[in-house]
Amino acid sequence: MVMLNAKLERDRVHALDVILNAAELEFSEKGFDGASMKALAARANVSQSLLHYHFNSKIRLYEAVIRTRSKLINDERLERLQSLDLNREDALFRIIEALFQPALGPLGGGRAYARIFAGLIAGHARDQALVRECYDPTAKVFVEAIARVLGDTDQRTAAQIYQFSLGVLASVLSRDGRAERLGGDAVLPLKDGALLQQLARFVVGGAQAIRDQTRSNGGEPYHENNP
Amino acid sequence: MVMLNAKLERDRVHALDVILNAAELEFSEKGFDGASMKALAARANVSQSLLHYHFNSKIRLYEAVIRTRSKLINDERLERLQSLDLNREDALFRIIEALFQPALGPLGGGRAYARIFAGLIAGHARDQALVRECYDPTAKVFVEAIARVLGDTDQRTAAQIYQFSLGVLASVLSRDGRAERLGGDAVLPLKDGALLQQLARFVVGGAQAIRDQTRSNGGEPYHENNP
DNA sequence: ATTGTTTGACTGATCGATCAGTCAGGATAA
DNA sequence: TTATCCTGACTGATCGATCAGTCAAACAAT
Repeated sequence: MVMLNAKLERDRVHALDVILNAAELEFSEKGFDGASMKALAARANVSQSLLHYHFNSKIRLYEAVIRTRSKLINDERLERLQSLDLNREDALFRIIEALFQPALGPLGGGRAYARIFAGLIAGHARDQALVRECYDPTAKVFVEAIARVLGDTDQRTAAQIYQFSLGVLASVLSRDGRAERLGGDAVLPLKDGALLQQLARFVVGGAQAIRDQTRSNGGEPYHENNP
Repeated sequence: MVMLNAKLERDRVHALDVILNAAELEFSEKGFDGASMKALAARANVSQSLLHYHFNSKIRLYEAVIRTRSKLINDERLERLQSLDLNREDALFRIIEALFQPALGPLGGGRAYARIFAGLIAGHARDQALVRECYDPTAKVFVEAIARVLGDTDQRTAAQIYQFSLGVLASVLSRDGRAERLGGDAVLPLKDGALLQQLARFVVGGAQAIRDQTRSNGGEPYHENNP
């Protein structure tokens, strides 16, 4: 009975996974409105009706895709963050690594989820509630960690640094070879590992620059004078 | 005769502008696929047929919106860049200001174009040719300027810094109050001027961090060792 | 000045295609 | 049987696009 339920459950989950994976690909290439239920079904090799049977509506399927992938990513983010020693000198670098690595690695779903993620950055009304649900809790933990390791930095500044960081991540996740195109003739793309280092270095440098400016202004950070 | 032609021309241009402005709003809120020709027409207070009369197809109207706005932004970017003294110590900061200010200011079309711009970052296939046409030429000029002021930095690294910078910009352009939400209770949003300073500071700090790392590795920049 | 002609901006009606979603019922396993 | 998974056939709504035709202004001929 336990075995049988387990097998049943495994099959069911597998069928759902086929749909979710196909939907992730299709949504990433066409966007929510551009992807049709017919195309979604064809990509998963199931009938269109089955999508409605399992997910009730197109928007619910879309939400399921994002919930599933974001949970994988954010769970690993939190796990990596918790295993860090925030007192180390390179703590901020490690935090950014913990934030970026799960999205860049296999858990991030490769190019498939990347475009969806970048689309969420655009902040359309349809996605706002979903972002609040799936990303805000983890985001708050990271904002607090950033605020801690930056010393006397307030939450607002840390939140801004976090927002900037996600923008940098998005610019790379959905890369279409633009950096290589702009870089001149025949530049080779970076390996993913090297790219992560480059990304984290950039964010840490930026964060420290903001922190330093904040400090030198004595707690009233944001005047309009030039540096 | 000259007067009559002038008036006629002015009216025609005005009609097109009404459509373009309405389309910019609708596309920014709903995306390309989410915006219907019917809704576009209703927003411009013209018939749906008129959109096809002037622009032939939905995609051509979309392209016209992006061409129009991107030209305004990029022309001012280049103008600001050309008026800079790249030998000043804060040249990089000024370059980033020249890159960001036109997109943040009134020429940027406010929130309307911002979402469209952020959507372009997502890099869907539909937009790639358009981005190449409308943004790549200006981008190359800025990449070269960045490479110059960073000293011995190669084009590839400069292109990467440029790409990161655009990501940071996009994360802020389409802001929906997320930074304020994550920052804790009742944080006030920054004034636009202060936001620009914060943005530029972040990017400059990140760029210098990458440049310094590149230098210390002696021209073979991208190993996978941690700093 | 008063005609007739031409042009360009614009619209309502309507097209076939495609959309998301529904439903009755077949298939399969317990 | 009963419950769950799954499909084909179908619907009304909406999609982008096309078309014939209206209307006012510009032009040309008288």
